[in-house]
Amino acid sequence: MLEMKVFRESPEKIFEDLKKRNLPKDIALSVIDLDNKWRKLIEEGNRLRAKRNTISKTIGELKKKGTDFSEVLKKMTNLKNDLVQNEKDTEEALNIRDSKRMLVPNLLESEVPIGKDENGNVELSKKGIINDNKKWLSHQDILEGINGADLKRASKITGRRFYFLTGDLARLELALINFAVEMLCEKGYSLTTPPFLMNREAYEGVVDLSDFEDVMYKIDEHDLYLIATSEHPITARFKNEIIELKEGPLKFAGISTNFRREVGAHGISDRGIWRVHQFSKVEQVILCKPEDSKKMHKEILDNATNIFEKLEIPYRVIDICTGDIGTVAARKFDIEAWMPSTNKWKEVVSASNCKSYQSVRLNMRYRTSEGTDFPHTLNSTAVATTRALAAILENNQTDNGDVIIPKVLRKWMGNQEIIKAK
RNA sequence: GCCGAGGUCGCUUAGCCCGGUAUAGCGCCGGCCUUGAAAGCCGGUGGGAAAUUUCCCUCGGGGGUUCAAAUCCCUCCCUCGGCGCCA
Repeated sequence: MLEMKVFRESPEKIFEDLKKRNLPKDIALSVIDLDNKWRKLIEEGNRLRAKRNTISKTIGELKKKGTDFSEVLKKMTNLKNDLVQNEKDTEEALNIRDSKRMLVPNLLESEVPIGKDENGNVELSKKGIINDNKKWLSHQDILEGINGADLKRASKITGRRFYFLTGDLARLELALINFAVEMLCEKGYSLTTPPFLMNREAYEGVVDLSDFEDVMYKIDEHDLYLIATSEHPITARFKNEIIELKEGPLKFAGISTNFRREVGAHGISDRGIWRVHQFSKVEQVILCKPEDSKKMHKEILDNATNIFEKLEIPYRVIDICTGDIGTVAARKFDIEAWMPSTNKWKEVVSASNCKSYQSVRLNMRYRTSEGTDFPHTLNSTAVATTRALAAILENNQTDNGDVIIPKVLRKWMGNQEIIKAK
């Protein structure tokens, strides 16, 4: 959510942005309107409380002297009724203001390409050799061939879009995690295993409200949600705190299993393990001063591209446009891996700079020489295992359906070089 | 899960029994002093609204009693110790 400062001091910035996103400016206008209403009520309430406090003090003094104070006490009755009403109105006004405020999306970086939908996204770079003169098997066919996953029985005991990873492929998943973790730890990221469940209040600080309907699984009797990414608990970790950034940005490598409902997601290319309800992921999370966030955004994107380069998977970097970027990010880059069976680039990484949008909602600040300010939060996939595995299976397949293990992963596979088809 | 002790400003802490402006130290910021620094001394160090000086809120969260609640009562959350259960 945006700071009230922006609504009060430079609302034109918000209007311009909403225009870029093709959204009406009514929501922002209603926030400004409700804010004025709230401020009037606060002022009124303060006046009433000031009066109450003086009367109360007088009573204390009269009582001490032993003088009768029943006259003064009478004044209090009406005052208290007014105050109760005022407090109710004030709370309601603030709630409505902030529920509207949460609907106003983040301010975009000026470089974000203008576009209606994902067709407006811009390719920034491309790496790797693409060979389309051979017959490529799909990752789901290879999975079957190498006995890498058991989707059928997973659906029997849990449901659609769940899986058992088995044998060498399960081991390859751990290798991917180890590879990404080692790389990030060497760069000073602090490895963090978060809770996999979060309560509603904390969760509201880090996601778009519609995610509660479409993305998160809820544990009903406990006010808990299964996390959709370790970014959520790691960012929310410092809710209502003043963090110390004097020694530079806080860098975390989060590792977790992630749970997603994927409501409304369909498509033939989503078969296999591409789009699933549960997957492991190593995530990068940064908390930094505003002046550092652009540099850090580049760093986490570079880390992610570095991983795919070392895995020798062809990829390209996409600059997400205004129509596709969503509510929270101010700038977002995706990395798409080449999937030869379908001749398509498909998303494997998303790297976002959320600026202060999350920290405002979380009431997380850092100390400056003048006081406190809201830090910027950034997040990026390092490696989401199921998608990276699918990309490896397709790109590293041999003519008879074996899979060559990427060189950088072999040390975690007992130096095994290949996964043989059965 | 049960019993006991706790939760006070960035950190530590007094105040709670017995209701009436939240105490002190550390840290941090600024100033004096200094060639520079440390020490020392002085001032400032939670949030909001209004504008130069004031008002309001803030003692884990919520509710109640009261003219008045950090303080009394209820309730929930969390931490520590003990017991129980347990990978």
